[in-house]
Amino acid sequence: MNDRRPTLADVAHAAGVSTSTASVVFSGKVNVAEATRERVLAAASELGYTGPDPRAASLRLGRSGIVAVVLGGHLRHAFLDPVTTAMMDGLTDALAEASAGLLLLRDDPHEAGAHPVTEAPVDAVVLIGCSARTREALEIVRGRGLPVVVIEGDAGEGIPQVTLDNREASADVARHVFQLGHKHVALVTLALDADRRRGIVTPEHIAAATVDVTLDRLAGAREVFPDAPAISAAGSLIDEGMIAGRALLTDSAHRPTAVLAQSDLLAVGVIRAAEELGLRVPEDVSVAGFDGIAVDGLGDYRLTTAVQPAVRKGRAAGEQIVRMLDGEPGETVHLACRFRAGSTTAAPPARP
Amino acid sequence: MNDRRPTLADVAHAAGVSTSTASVVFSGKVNVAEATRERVLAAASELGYTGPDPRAASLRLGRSGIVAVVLGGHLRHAFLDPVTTAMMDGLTDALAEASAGLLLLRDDPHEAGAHPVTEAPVDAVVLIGCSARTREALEIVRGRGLPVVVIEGDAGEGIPQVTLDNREASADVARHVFQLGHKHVALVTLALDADRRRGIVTPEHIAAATVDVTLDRLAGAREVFPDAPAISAAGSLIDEGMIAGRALLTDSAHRPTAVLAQSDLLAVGVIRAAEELGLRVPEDVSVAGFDGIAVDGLGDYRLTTAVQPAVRKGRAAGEQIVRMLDGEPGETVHLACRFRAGSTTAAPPARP
DNA sequence: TTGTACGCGTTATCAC
DNA sequence: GTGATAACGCGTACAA
Repeated sequence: MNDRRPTLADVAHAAGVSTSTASVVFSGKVNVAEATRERVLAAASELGYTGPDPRAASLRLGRSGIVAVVLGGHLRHAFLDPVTTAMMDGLTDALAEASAGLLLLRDDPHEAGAHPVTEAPVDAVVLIGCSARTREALEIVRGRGLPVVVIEGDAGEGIPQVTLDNREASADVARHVFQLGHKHVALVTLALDADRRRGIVTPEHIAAATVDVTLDRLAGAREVFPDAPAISAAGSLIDEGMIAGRALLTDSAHRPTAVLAQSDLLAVGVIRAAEELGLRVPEDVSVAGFDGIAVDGLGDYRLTTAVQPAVRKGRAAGEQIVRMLDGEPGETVHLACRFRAGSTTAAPPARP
Repeated sequence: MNDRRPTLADVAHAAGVSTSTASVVFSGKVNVAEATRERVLAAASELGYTGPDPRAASLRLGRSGIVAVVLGGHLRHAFLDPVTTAMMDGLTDALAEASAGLLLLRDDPHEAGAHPVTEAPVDAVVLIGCSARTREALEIVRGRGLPVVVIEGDAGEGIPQVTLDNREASADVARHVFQLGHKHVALVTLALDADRRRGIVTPEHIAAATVDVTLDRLAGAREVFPDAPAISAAGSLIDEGMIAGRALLTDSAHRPTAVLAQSDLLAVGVIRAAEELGLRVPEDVSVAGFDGIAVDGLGDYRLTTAVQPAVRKGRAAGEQIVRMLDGEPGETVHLACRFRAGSTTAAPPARP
């Protein structure tokens, strides 16, 4: 008894038909006489043949039914971010229509060797964010001639992207706070680069930064508050927001009257830090976020924020991928955030 | 100019070498004269050849470098669950050593057509949970002869599994509450089946239930409190816990003195519901959870719970996959939870 | 060190 | 409705 798995040819042989006929029985694309069909199926189950080998099929067909998603950094990081998961959700929805699976690839800047996207049998690629390493992935993918969509990253020259009006939306939030009368405002930014270091953001840091989202939101806020100090967090986490919040709010002499955080999770952390220090939000300090996600544990607050269409972002990317797989050209999609005033911002406290 | 992508043969031809030589240049498995090497590489970049086609390579090599993870239900659901994300994290860590990518497949019970795992070019499969549909996936995977590991599901006959002592751990929690003096206890369960319906759990529901985790934790609690009423939630969410909590705690005449929830998120929801009703935790009502995750927004509470090794669960599964890909037999791994007493349980209030 | 020849398992095309 | 044939693009004994 042979130990290797049965192939279509084995089945065809056992059923006394040609391999092409057997193939057609499984693909169902051409009519087959009912009798032959059953003979083939019987032979298949006899031999334990469970259908065409996807590897061979994908070589023959030129497609594997798999779309890669390249995420920066550790997957844990990515999945802890509600915006990312919402986006993935929209993406899978859109791709489900092409019945494509989603291959998760991490984009570790500290990893040696070939980029994983080089060796993955995928039909298309979605790049999220755009670190230097992501740009490298983009080159590889383009070289392979695969359809690609970049979500929130500067891809350049004719590559379909899904963009968000980060700068404008961030400016909207800042303007709201400005109109409430705040002069003394501090910013909490997302990571500036793949190293994700915490600390005060200097012009040098900005020059060396690689994360466009962070830079755009920062630029938007500084349209309104050009001199606002900024402190960067290591990631979009409540804990990171608390660390930044403590750093900003502890010293009562230099305490800002408002803090603009680049994500809702960071904003919640800042609020926690404020509460910890006995400050009331928004009476003593106003806090605004970005994203418009539903944050667990926010209590009665309703965050002032820019609501971004996270699910639609993923869905839009998926739709472009599907289009390109159908041979049509991909298009860049611009999505807009919507400002939402909440209960965490108010006029600054009267100072003596 | 030909429009189709260049192949290894084209490169070899342009470089004036045989395809095997060219192949070896890219795989690097055999020594090649430096001069030839450079000629081949030059020809490759000339033609825009970016390396072997992964589809062809995977057919030839018999492996694709992809491991499938089959998740029940919607991905959004899965990634909202901190236990799942932690597990995925451990899984990716373990699989990174085999430099395998992770293919996300959803296991939609309401979806028609062939199970996605039938057509995916993967080397191994990880099944999470075990609905009826998952069992179907298991059959397919076994038929294809792929290595498979089942996480927290009843796989039966010689299939490597990663299991948790759900029943014992649940009983531990219940025992703790029992020893505090509680007699009147209610349970909040996870979903019983793929339909995820909310409501009072009847013996009929239990008989028709398909989610082993839910049943095991339920059974554990009822070892200690055989008559405890149970109410099922539609998922492991704070909101679901609130809904269940309101249902259990609103009627002061039949209010339990303790609520055992099958997940920490549910427990937090129950606590929220209690606070909403003006009840103090643990003075008026004790609440315990399951999982031992860090819940955002829990405030000063420290949840009484069973801490499960979520990351290790994923890591263990990944390690077994790696073993099996190396040709060794996979083994079942049993993991244990650790009881953790917190500040959300105390002796029941004295009743008049 | 390099080249020849074959097979991996399938499917599309065309005849019959 | 069915069958012969030719790719799909690559890796690897084996021979030179």
